[in-house]
Amino acid sequence: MKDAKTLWKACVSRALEALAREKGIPAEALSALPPAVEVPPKPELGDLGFPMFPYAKVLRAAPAQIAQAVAAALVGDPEAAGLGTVRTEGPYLNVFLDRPAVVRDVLEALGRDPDGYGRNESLAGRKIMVEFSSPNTNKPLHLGHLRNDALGESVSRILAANGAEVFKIDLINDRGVHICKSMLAYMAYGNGRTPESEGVKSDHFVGDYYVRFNDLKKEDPAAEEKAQALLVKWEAGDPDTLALWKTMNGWAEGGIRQTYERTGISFDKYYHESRIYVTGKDEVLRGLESGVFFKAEDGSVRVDLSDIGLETKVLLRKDGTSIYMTQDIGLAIERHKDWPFDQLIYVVASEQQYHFKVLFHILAKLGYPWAANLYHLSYGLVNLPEGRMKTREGTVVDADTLLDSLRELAVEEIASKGREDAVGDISETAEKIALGAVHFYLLQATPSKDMIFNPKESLSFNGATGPYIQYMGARISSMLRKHDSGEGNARGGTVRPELLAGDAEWALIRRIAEYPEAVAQAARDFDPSAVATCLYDLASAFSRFYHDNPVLTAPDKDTAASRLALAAAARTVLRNGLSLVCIPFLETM
RNA sequence: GCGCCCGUAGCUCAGCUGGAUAGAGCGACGGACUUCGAAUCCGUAGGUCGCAGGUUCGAUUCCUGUCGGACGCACCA
Repeated sequence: MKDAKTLWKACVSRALEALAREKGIPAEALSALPPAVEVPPKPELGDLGFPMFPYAKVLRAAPAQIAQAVAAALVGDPEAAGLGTVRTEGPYLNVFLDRPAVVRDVLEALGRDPDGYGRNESLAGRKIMVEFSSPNTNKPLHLGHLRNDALGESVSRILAANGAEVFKIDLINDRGVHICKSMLAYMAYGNGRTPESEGVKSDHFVGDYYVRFNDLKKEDPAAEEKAQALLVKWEAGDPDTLALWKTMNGWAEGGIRQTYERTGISFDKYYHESRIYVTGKDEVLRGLESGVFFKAEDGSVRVDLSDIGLETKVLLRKDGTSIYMTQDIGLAIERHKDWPFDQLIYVVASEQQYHFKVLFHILAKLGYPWAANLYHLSYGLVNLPEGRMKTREGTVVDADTLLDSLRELAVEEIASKGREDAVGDISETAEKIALGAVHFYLLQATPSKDMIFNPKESLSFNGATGPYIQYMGARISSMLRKHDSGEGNARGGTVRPELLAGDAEWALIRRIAEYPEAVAQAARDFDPSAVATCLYDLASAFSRFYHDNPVLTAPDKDTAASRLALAAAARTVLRNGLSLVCIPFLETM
């Protein structure tokens, strides 16, 4: 389709130039106006459309007249004649592609390299590091993390599908007052209990104590100060404090990693804040020497940000300790040494835009050439219909709990359809459906925008959902299984593209043909929704197609074989695409 | 106050670099299973694209202003 698009563009361009020459107008006048290709609003208007408005002034003619003249020229163009037919629609020049030819090309491309369909090499040789998730170790993952994780993992896979070499990293925030609060509450109420003794997932166990810190505050007004004091003890290396910290962090991180495994995300390297929080200090001191930073009257080291319209920013406290920004400066430099990336993408919520703006600017000021290739993939908050999730009010949607309830619903769904025997491992299948539901829900939206998560609605598996797409994949798989076991009429038939030229088939073929472009666009915009939307449209087109076109039961062998080939092609694209948006493909459900 | 993002059908969201009567899903209403699994399909109703200007042959899309909302503007992460 892409090829047809560019070919037609060239044909139209030639015809326009010829028209200009005829009128004695220099062809150069058109060079600033390359033909714009678009998709007509209705399929019966054609497959490609070229608006002729822009040429009215230069060619001194009405757009509709130009369209007619160009159409006439194209009829006589032998190259264009082989690509389809043209028709004018007022000021538009519309193209009807040669359907069998496109069908043949698409099926051939898929047959040649099924797994590679949709991949490209545009980012070949490029090393891209992606940081995402970056959890705190005082509580389990919640819905917001799921959006972050899904985005990070999906973008990583999409970039890899465009040829990039991707390195995924996770920064575990295992240090700070937040973890000290959990520790303090545990010291007060723990009594030696463990996740094992209580039968609670270990990160939830730690999170429960973080919540209980609120109780502690009521009992002990000095609780906040005690948490600060505990942090000081931690930094001083107090053995008892370190031991408890280690134990509780182990629980928290262990539980969090279980959730990663469950949701299918992974990392090439974990960084721990506790081990690197002092880095960056040397870098800042060096910047002070070279005059990039300055020492304020109170003794703190600061950076002047007036060149980007901001105030000054402290980088080292007057006591010489480092802050968040200092760490991130050091960390970026260290990471580039660890794995010399061409680009580093930080998947972090939009709340931190200021932070990254400043960080990138500082690194540029320090003279790191790669600073220009740092990118903050900023995503919006996930809110509830009632508003923002609040830990204090207990409205936070916990990731594990959400997945559990979705899985439970999927189990019920399987039972209500009497498919327990057909799906094999019910629990495993239900878990994959739950994942499909969550990931599609989170990735179909534009990353930068805040989104509302309606628990009730999101529990539906109907309509534009992950399970809908999975279902179409399962239905096609079912057909292919039947065919393999000898059922149906496709055996011995020949695949003939001209038998797939109907409107329903054509709509499906177009979606299949568009998929590679969606993968490319998703990489350009760091936006998986391009892929998610394409897959939904594809599944939907397949659903319409097979609803009124019998595949295996088509009376004629060749028709059955041809339709089956189309279905198999659709399945391949679904399989490839779903993996890019972290949705498990299901053979049966 | 300043910065940044967002305001499209009752709800949740699409709408690619400005282009042909603004699209989906959910919800509502009405249809389709002795036919490859109905987690499906088809139809109906529903929008002055927050508002006002501007640029353009043409603006949901670009610019300005304005109203409304979210998030930032720490020697917290």
